[in-house]
Amino acid sequence: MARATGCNLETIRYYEKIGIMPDPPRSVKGYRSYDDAHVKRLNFVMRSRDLGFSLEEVRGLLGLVDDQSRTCAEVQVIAEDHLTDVRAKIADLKRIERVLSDTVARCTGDAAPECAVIDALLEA
Amino acid sequence: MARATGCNLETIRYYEKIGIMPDPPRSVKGYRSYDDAHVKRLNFVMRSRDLGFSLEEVRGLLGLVDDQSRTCAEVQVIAEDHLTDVRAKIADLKRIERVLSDTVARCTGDAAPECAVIDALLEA
DNA sequence: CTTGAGCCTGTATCAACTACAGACCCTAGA
DNA sequence: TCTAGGGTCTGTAGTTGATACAGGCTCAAG
Repeated sequence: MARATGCNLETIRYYEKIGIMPDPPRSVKGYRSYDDAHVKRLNFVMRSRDLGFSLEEVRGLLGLVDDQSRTCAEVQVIAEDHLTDVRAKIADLKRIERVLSDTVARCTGDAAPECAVIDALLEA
Repeated sequence: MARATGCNLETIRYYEKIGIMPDPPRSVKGYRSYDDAHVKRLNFVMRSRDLGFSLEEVRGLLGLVDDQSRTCAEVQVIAEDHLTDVRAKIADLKRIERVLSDTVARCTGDAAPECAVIDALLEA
């Protein structure tokens, strides 16, 4: 399944341990054997993670997927909360980007000990 | 010093343990006593962290601050590397924001089990 | 004299993995 | 048949940047 999905082997076993993935059936010698349902579920997890959902959020989403009586509204709440987080992170990084690029732009980049970056970090 | 800087007490001691902050002199009873130089250094660390520098990067910057023969060029390299990281993170989050907001926009938000977000996560 | 606050050390916890160690097992080639 | 190499198994420790205790000492105010 690691090969099929591109997911790290250890990560799959980690997901199993924390209950994100179900315990798969085992061969006589104890080897895990996965089927299409497992692969599908892992892909769901990977796509969710790729969109920045935390494992707890993924757990919530999986619970809704498994539950036939789930509603679109329930999913929407999780997704919108996450979207809010993402937007806050972007705003924060943009602030950092602005400060940092402004400061670096004032660097001479030469062999002198005076440096705009150091000055900025030293001053309030 | 925690009050003076707004830094968490445990965090200051953590910085001391990992060598970011120097071991301060102690009173007879073992209480740490800090002076202006400590406060200044901690402020430097806090501002660096606020700009998203990792503690290892902060360590590097502090090394350069302490070193009289440091050059602007050396600092510039660290800052520009970090700026590249920050820009990459912004780009990544923007991609996520786009996908997520497009998908959430297709949510009906009603009590039906059909959900655009789940569909998007289930499909390749 | 007590009560509450502050400081001390040291260890455990968090997320989300990753990286081993040490033991099996299985297949292909000599 | 033997062996070399890869794969799998379990279980534990490490990563980053803190934060949260537990259990004990000290100190100032009332």
